[in-house]
Amino acid sequence: MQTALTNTPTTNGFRPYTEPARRPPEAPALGSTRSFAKGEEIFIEGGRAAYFFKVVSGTVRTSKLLSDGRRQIDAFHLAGDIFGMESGEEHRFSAEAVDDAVVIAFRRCSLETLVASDGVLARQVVSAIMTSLERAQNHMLLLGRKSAMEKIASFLLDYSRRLDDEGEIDLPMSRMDIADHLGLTIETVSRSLTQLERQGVIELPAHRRSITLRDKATLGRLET
Amino acid sequence: MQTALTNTPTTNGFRPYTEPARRPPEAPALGSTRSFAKGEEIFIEGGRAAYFFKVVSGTVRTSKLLSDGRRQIDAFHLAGDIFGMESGEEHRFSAEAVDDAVVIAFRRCSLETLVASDGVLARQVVSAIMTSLERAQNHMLLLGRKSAMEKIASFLLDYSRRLDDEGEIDLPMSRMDIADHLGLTIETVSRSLTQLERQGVIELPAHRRSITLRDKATLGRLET
DNA sequence: CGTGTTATTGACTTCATTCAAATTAGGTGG
DNA sequence: CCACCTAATTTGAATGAAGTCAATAACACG
Repeated sequence: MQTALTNTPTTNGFRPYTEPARRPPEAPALGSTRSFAKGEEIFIEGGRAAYFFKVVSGTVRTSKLLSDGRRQIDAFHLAGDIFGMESGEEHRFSAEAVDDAVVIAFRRCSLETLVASDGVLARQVVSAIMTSLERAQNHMLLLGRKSAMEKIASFLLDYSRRLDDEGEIDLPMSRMDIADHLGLTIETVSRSLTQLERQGVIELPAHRRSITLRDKATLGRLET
Repeated sequence: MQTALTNTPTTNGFRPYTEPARRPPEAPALGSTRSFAKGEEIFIEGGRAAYFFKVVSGTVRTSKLLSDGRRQIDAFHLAGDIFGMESGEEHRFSAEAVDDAVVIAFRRCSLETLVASDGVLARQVVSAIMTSLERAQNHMLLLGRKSAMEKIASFLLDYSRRLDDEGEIDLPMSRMDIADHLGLTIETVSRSLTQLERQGVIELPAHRRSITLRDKATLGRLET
């Protein structure tokens, strides 16, 4: 298994970039690794945003709740993804481990400081924010304008693309998680998947946590 | 499909940003002001992202389309808002003037360059991206989990908050725009507004483009 | 005033939800 | 390994919220 710093070679970027060959020995803001068990809470909506995070392994969900318990999962974060950045002092989401997950926690600092710092991580973080924004914008189109089947097809293809697999997706999240991500109910998620299976577009092996995409072309047609 | 470059803004060449000899690096993109008539296109989805924009006056909508014409308006941009930032070379949205609008166009540069430039605009832009992200995240909760009436109530309160008015909102956009922003149909938008009026929560003056919020407390209760 | 556009209202339909029940998966301890 | 238990998922039937289709009504402006 690879470590999160695979593509973050030497410095963390919180100070002006100096000398790549020399690793700062004290490293005050270098992130610390933390592990979370399946279902465990990483931070909570409204809590103080002392850190932001980068996924090393496993899957993390970030979500918002309405007062009556309705939930919207804005994103699933996979290895390499950065989540939990805030412009204010508070987290505007909750984050939980979907399966056993390992993350690196970085001490949060203001956007101002970050942009000024001009380091590797600074650029990574700005780029991560932009990626989050792009995903969010695509997801708004999905949530606002796609049918249940289109949502499921989009989700499967998108997830497959992110995992860069060969059509064999391991889905660590429950139907409830998928439903709360796509703005559906678990029953509708289940029915849509069953229907895709009957049509031979996907395969649902015995243990329901993995899915094989048999016919991506048809899925692509269903996506819109 | 549409050809991307048909209506790109009119000034000359599109080469990637290279420092013109005379322009100091601190102010790489002092923008040029442009006016757009109601309904006019500012840029188009898939078009080359040569500029990003800041609203001076009026209202701009940014939207994405599905192949069959379904549309999602991700945001309305008011005076002071920045829109049209992209991490890639292409616009992933269309932008049009909702009413007569004046914007400043800034020559686009890469996020890398921007962060490195460490200027006032850089910080403004990063902050604007973060604001867009936060709005998008709230909007996902609305689109995925709120009822029609809750969507309308949220929209009215949010818009009122952004305009910082005293409950007298001027809505420059059509019912179609509102519907495409909230993931509804024009009929449902109309019915919801009528119902709120019957309940005495809002007032719809004769010319349907302004709304008076009579009872924000009740609206707040309807919001979730 | 007409005329085209936008908004409202009504009747009906539909897709997704809700409620309910059956089935399956996964863990625990014998 | 198996029996048992609980939680997750699937399936079925009925309902409902929002959509569609269609017909006014109200503006906007030459």
